[in-house]
Amino acid sequence: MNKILKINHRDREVLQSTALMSGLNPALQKRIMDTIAVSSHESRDMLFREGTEADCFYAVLSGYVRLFRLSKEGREADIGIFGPGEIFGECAMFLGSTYTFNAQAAESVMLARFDMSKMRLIMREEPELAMSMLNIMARHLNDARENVANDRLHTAPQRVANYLLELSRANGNGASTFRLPFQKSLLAGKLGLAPEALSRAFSLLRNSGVSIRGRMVQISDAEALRKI
Amino acid sequence: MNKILKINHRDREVLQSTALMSGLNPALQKRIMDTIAVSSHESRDMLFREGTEADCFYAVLSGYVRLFRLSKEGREADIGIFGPGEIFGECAMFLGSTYTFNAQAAESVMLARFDMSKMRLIMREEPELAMSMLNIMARHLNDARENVANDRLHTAPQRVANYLLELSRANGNGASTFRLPFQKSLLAGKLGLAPEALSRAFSLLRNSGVSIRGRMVQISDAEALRKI
DNA sequence: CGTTGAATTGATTTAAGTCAATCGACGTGG
DNA sequence: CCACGTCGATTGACTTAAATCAATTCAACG
Repeated sequence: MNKILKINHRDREVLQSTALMSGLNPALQKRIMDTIAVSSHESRDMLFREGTEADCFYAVLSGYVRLFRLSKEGREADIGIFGPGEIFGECAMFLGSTYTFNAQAAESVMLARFDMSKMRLIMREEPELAMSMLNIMARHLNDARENVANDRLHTAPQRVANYLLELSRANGNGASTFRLPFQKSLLAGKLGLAPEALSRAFSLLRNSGVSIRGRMVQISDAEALRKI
Repeated sequence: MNKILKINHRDREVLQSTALMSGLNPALQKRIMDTIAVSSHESRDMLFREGTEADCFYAVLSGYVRLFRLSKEGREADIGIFGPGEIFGECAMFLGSTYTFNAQAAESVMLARFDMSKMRLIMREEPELAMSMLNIMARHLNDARENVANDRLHTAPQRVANYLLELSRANGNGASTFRLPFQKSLLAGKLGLAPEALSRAFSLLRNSGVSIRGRMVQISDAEALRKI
């Protein structure tokens, strides 16, 4: 429920690993660190809403955050999921300071909050910081476009297979057994699927050597997955 | 066919209207102008391919360019359409200098080419330029995310209706009659539809006061369109 | 005037959403 | 310790949106 907290050692580590901070010189890192507020939120708390004024952006310290758009009829579409070490909400800083999507805690989360006006000031003096922001936005842009392409080119089972392969690559260079980082319903949203469709995709992938128990995934034949 | 041309007065005007140049001071504008090469390309010419090394990005001076992803089976998905005054290919500059999508001339086009390494140098000295790049990428990011949301929340007729309303707003504050800026098949791709689906959507929208003859569109009841 | 590529229309297939029922895990309280 | 209730996941039956395939029609341009 939006408790304001002091920044601890573990948080510092996560923060320094972000694309925002990791490239910066120590003095600049410190300067930015001093502007940060840390807060914790419960699952389903709204972090910001589309159309409202944006005065800060965030880094995720722990948990997962969901960025989504609401349709007039009340249906929701996820645009991105952000986990530990990731930045979100930054792009409103360059779009007239209005959020264009909703952000919600998908589980209990800890966040670091960056004040946009302070960041703007620092950015004017420190080209390094602008570079970091450019890097973050380029990644986000690429992710979003990959998403469009994925939606338009691949079926549900293909999208799921791709995601599993990505995960297995991320988890130690092609680990054949790993854990889904979050709930299946959230994953469904991320992949643009109804939860039922994700479920069916999983059960279809069983025929290609994927076994799933709860959140644990085991891949016995990565090659088979690749050519779903 | 990639003719190299001298930059003329008309091109200069378009260039200065881009989000890249318009915010910059005249001296900086001039400095950048001096690095630019202008080229012309025929319809269907490939401008760059995904996976290849990126050494420059572009501004469109005239015509339209299509950014797309190719699937293994050879199907294509459009990720964005860029017209006069728009920038594309810039994001590869911050992603390891590799293009992640394909770009193709959708008709005959004139382009201004920006050398990435030169731009990087200038950017280091001129925070204004970094700001421009941040603005461009923020818009592109937002566009891409809007795209995802649109695809996931709206049916074909809704997407087409939205697009027409957008166009009518862009063309002189809600003009009820205007011209589609490019071919219908290209529009279909932009909206993530097969050309047949676009055609059907158009004919369905006739019932809501939209009349289409060739590329000319007339909207008689914008309100009806909004609540398709 | 004829040729070429784009757009439309119709028939069919397919992927995925929706609705509904059930199952399972987990945590709470009796 | 067990019964219950909640929430997420699964499964099945059905509906729907849109892709695909095929056949014309239409428009632009040489």
